[in-house]
Amino acid sequence: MLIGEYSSTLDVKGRFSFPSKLREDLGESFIVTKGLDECLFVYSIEEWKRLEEKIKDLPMSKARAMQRFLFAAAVEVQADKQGRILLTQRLREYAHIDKDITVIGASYRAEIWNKERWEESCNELTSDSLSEIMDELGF
Amino acid sequence: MLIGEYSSTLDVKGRFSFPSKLREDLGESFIVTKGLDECLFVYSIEEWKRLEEKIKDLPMSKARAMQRFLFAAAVEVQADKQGRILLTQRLREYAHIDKDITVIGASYRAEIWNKERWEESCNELTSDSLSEIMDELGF
DNA sequence: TAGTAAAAGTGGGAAAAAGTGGTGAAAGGT
DNA sequence: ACCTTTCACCACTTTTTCCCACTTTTACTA
Repeated sequence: MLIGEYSSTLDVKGRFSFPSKLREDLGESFIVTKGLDECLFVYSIEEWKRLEEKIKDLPMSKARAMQRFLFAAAVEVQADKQGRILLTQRLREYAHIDKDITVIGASYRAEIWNKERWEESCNELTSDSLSEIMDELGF
Repeated sequence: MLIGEYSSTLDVKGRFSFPSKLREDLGESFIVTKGLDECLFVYSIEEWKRLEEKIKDLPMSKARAMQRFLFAAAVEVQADKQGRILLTQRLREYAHIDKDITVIGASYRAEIWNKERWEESCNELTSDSLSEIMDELGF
């Protein structure tokens, strides 16, 4: 289970240290691809395979678009001995990643965000909508 | 069943002793996350798993932001041999926790409060509104 | 009600883990 | 072959975690 919020910054070489708590769960190497809301999605290899299967079962018309979006952008990355990863320029651009980064756990996947964009997206959540959903969940 | 009200204070390292009565019920390690009214919610692992399942099943389109908020805010903590826990700076800021703390049991979860805020929030409860709710319950 | 033992709480230090900068080797292009 | 770019690893610093020893509180008994 991937949970938590972590900050990091790109170093001069474009690397950043990927949170060790998340690495524990994701494994030695993992898949990074374009996500919704201009962040990056990160999946463990096992979870990625599960996703592949699900997409296969979609009707062809929908599956095609999804396959192109997710698969074309996907990259397998492996952290170095110090726990850092290096993203392709394409992925960095997509997620507006230039300096400050927030990585979050989101249940079965992790997400990589431009820090400012993450904070904005958090602030958009009103406490009304929060308490509404929490009621629904019996939180 | 989590009940009772307990006080504690942060030490210089940002730790505080978590009430042993509550620890008995919550287990070895437990989940702390952002709650409503700017306090922190604490769940046992079992209780959290139950919530996790519910959150996962929320429709993706509506609840993406919510899922992110809830999972990103969650942290698994484990008390040290002395029964103390250490919260991330992020969680402490969210709950305005700087020195004096109140921890309360609230049935299936516990809550961590800034002491002053807890007391204020208690005083805000009028006996009118309480009796109204009790009527509703048929109490 | 005071004494005693056990449990809980507090402060601090030492070890381990994680994070950071930098250097050198390998690969790929010119 | 040489230069540039990419990548992996080493060494140092910082942060986090863990545990020991002491103090305080609580509970029980005489």
